[in-house]
Amino acid sequence: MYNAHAVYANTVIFSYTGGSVTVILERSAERKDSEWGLPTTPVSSTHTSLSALEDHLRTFTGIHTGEVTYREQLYTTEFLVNAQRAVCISYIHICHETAWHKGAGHIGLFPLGALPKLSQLDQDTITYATDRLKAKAVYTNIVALLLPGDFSLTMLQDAYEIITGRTVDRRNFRKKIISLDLVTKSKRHAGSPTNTPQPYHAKDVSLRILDRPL
Amino acid sequence: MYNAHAVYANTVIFSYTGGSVTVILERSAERKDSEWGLPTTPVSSTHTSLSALEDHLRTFTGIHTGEVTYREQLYTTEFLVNAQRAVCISYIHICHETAWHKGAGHIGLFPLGALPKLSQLDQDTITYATDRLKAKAVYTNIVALLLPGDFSLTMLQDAYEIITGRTVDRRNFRKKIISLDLVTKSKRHAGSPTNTPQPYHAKDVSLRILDRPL
DNA sequence: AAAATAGTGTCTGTTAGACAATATCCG
DNA sequence: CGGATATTGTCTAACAGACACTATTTT
Repeated sequence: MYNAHAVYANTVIFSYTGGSVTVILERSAERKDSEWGLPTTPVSSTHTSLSALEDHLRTFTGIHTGEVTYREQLYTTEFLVNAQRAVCISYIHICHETAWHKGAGHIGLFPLGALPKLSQLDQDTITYATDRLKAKAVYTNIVALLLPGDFSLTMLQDAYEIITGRTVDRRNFRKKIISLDLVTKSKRHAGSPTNTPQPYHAKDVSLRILDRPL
Repeated sequence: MYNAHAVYANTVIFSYTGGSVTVILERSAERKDSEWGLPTTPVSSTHTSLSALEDHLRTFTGIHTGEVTYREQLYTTEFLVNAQRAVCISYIHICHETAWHKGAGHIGLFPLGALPKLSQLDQDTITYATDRLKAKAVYTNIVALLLPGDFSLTMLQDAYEIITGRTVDRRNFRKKIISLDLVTKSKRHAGSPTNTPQPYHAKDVSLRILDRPL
């Protein structure tokens, strides 16, 4: 076939762990220019890029679909691999922080500010994904989707500030979050002291466009 | 090659003509389910999707790159054609209104509200592209990129209202356009009457994210 | 003279953003 | 009692949005 291309899929998986926005990377022996890289899979003719990626994430990285709170297609790049034309369809995944990162040694969890050496392509993909995340942090509820099920408003604000690079006033931030109806109070654990943060959970299960920006 | 796919590129070309937002479509004998469709080209192994698309637009639709004021990748879809896996990389183009639409009979210019029967895929692509355009109309200068070189603020507002579906107050709209520094006064034609609209042109040549939404 | 088009300013309600003090718990 | 954490309200400036009239030209 005169215009045959190899097809790959990869993804930038964001989560929020230990006070940082993190990306999941895979260690791969095949890579020559870098030890780590984005989770990537070839897309065979019997799969779509999404199903191939889901399979890969499940078996290789141990992420179940249920932990994914948001996903979108990012960009498709074209390049040469062994003098053969290829395309790579890239995605973003947003995950709750969960247990998967305690998994095998071939995956790693890296804060955005401390990424290892990566191929130029992976680097660009992460930069682009981060820009999108940053933009969406302002006019959607995406930050709430990144945090674990229960979180304090302070955590939410920290994540927001890290992602957007701005710092905002505590009171104004809380006022806005409440007025936009982004969160619901969770039950405090019985007998927990008053100066323990009030836990909240995201009101929405999926992405929501806000009436006004954060 | 076990994961070989055919690759195509297509695009939704927006312009603003005769008071409507329009899309350029091609007439094609190959299509079975519809007479018209988005400009589409196969991507051979010697081209990228973009260069293939540029070639196609130049030779088939008569659009020079200089008339394109904005372009972005939209989405990549995967589907079957003759039991063969294929992917299609879709783009948006934003063009000034120009002379190309007076061209050959195999292309047509259709207002968004009066599209002909299309394949489901093309229909979905246009819907998605329109949503993007609508969103960008509010927080970027994209509407100004759609209009011809010189335009009146009334034209700008008309285009904005058609794209977003809102209607806004004339004075408030003008105030905002001026305060956001989106336009510059063009010279009036000598001897044109006073109740002729003051012509403006877009201050920016390319997409700009606005400080605040329109 | 009537109709069409272009252009312009004020006022009010709401939101954004700056700002400081108090209560509880733990050691 | 001192230190750390969590929570809460007011005031001001800026922006969003509602609103009506005048000048010019054409028929």
